[in-house]
Amino acid sequence: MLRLSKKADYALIAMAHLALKPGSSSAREIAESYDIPTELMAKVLQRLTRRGLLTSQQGTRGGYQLSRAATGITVADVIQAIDGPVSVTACSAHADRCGQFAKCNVRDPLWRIRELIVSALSRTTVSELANDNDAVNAVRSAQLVAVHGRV
Amino acid sequence: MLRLSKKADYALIAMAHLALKPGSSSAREIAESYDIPTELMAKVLQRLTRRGLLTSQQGTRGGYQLSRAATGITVADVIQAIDGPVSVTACSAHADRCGQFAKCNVRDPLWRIRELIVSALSRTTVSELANDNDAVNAVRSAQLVAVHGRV
DNA sequence: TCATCTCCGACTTGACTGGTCCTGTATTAG
DNA sequence: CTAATACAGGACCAGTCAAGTCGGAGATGA
Ligand code: SF4
Ligand code: SF4
Repeated sequence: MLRLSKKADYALIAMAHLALKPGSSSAREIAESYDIPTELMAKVLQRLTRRGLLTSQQGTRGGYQLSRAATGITVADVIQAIDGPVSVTACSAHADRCGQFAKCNVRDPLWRIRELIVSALSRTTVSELANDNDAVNAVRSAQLVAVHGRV
Repeated sequence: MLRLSKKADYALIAMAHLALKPGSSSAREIAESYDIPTELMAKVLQRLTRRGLLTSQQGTRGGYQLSRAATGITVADVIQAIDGPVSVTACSAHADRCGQFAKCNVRDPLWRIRELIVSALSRTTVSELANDNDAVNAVRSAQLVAVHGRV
């Protein structure tokens, strides 16, 4: 199903949230804004911090904020920070994970498809996430029709 | 991690195999060619048949073959036949699967990314899978070095 | 000092996937 | 006719992994 993990989903929500609020926000604040389990959101933010996408401030007035400009952070960065490298096939990451790698006839083509997906994810920045959402909300009704029409 | 299921992987292998062999091949024959559990491969082929990508012939001389030209079947077709619709987020498929859908701020941008991925998968056909592999096999040694060097 | 907040690893649980097994049906070689 | 072969499809099991929880340590400001 090619689904991305819920944690990555939460991470993107948080990043988009922080992109719109220059001041720092606490884990609890973000979690409650979107009905996300507080503890889980905290853990996600921690991991994003460790990967260098966020900076944290401890203590009573603490919180998180983006470590760089939102335009410099891509969706791929966020996803990989949470879920690890994007591996479409079992062989992408560690070759020994698949018993077919010797006889496999689709290994390299699939590897190329992985590259396509990664580049697609790298093309969207966090800032676009936030702005895109704003634009969508502004003309929500019209947009929805157009989007669904494309299906 | 955006990984596709092993069954889908096997399905692609089988499709590529059948694309090179115009005559019908049995489930066992394909399974043994690539060290895939026979029963599992059989089930995958059955599902592909039910979705109309393959035609089956029962009996002693039976087997499977592509129902249309390999150039008319995309990787997206195969994956969706096995794993169901590509849903990057929980809300892609059934909107009620996610408690955040009301307040979510990345719903629509992510939906657009999903479209990008699907179109990437739809751009590669089964015939390209097979041919791509042929080319790779021809210059296998050189290719392998290049691929691993890029990692 | 002390309350409050973040940080971080360990843990539990529940869904899901890969894989197996078993029964039934169609086709054909002999 | 019969036996062997191959597809069809459901039930079932086990290992894995993600989602979510808990408890403690450390930092900070009042
Ligand atoms: S080697 Fe082939 S079968 Fe194994 S994970 Fe890679 S693409 Fe899939
Ligand atoms: S609504 Fe938002 S949080 Fe829920 S699955 Fe969709 S994108 Fe993710």
